[in-house]
Amino acid sequence: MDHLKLENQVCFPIYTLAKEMVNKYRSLLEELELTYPQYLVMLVLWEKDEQSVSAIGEKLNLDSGTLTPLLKRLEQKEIVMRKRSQADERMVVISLTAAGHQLKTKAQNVPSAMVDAMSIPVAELKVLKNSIDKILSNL
Amino acid sequence: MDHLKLENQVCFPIYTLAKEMVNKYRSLLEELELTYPQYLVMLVLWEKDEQSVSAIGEKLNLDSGTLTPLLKRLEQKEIVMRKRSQADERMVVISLTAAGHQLKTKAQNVPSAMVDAMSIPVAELKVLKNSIDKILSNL
DNA sequence: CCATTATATATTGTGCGCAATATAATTTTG
DNA sequence: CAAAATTATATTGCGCACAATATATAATGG
Repeated sequence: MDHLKLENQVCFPIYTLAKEMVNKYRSLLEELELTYPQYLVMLVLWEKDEQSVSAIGEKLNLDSGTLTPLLKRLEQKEIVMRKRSQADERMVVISLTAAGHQLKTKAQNVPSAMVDAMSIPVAELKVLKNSIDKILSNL
Repeated sequence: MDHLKLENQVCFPIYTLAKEMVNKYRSLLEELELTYPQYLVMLVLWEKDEQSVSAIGEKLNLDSGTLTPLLKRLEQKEIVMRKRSQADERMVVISLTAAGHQLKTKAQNVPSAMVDAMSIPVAELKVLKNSIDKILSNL
């Protein structure tokens, strides 16, 4: 078997799926005026308000080079605020505005819409997630 | 269950895995001086030389906005050539240079190195690929 | 045959994603 | 306590990825 054939690649479908997912999210998140990475940041903040850039970055595996400009865009949309921590002036604490909190209501149906779009049995989805988590812990 | 919790997201692990894979490829492809998307284009050309931009794009699900500058970078590395088709002046035919052909030899061990890095049984990998293909056909 | 439509690639603009580096604040150490 | 090391964020630069648009060529239809 030719391991350099595209159809024999394992990573290509994963790469493609990730892109297609983000594309699907583009339409689902259009109403919220959020990109997928921005949506992920909002998920983190909806779970726990007031987190440092690095805390958000650890949860999403994103560095300041990605987050700083992204957070500034969320600030411009007036759904988050950025403020230097009093206790440690190096840190910037990100918090939700009222509009940022309210956006969560509008986001409620996004996850189910996405699972619907994938139209794959929940059981199979769990197996999939398991394998992915395993690979992730190895990489 | 709170569907907006990060840990309950299905797509986040896929998004993360795709990124980690590309990161892993970065080190594997360092010697070849290729990025992962560039490597994918080379896979397509190694399978069949002389293809139009759109033919490559269809196989990789990439449009000219992505491919045109990428192919120009491969041209600058002198591993591919870009030439307008005689038969149809709208098309640009991409072909491998001698160096581009030779690069295939150096790439031989990349796929196995990647599978090794993921360290997951081949059987499980096949199940994974199956599920992903199913989701992709739905999306 | 010429106007219309379709097709192929290129260009522009925006937003990641990450490496490398810079800057500033804090902590550690001698 | 002051110098050195660490930490947190910001900046710069590059390469995708994709929407929207532009441009040039080809195909089609009256």
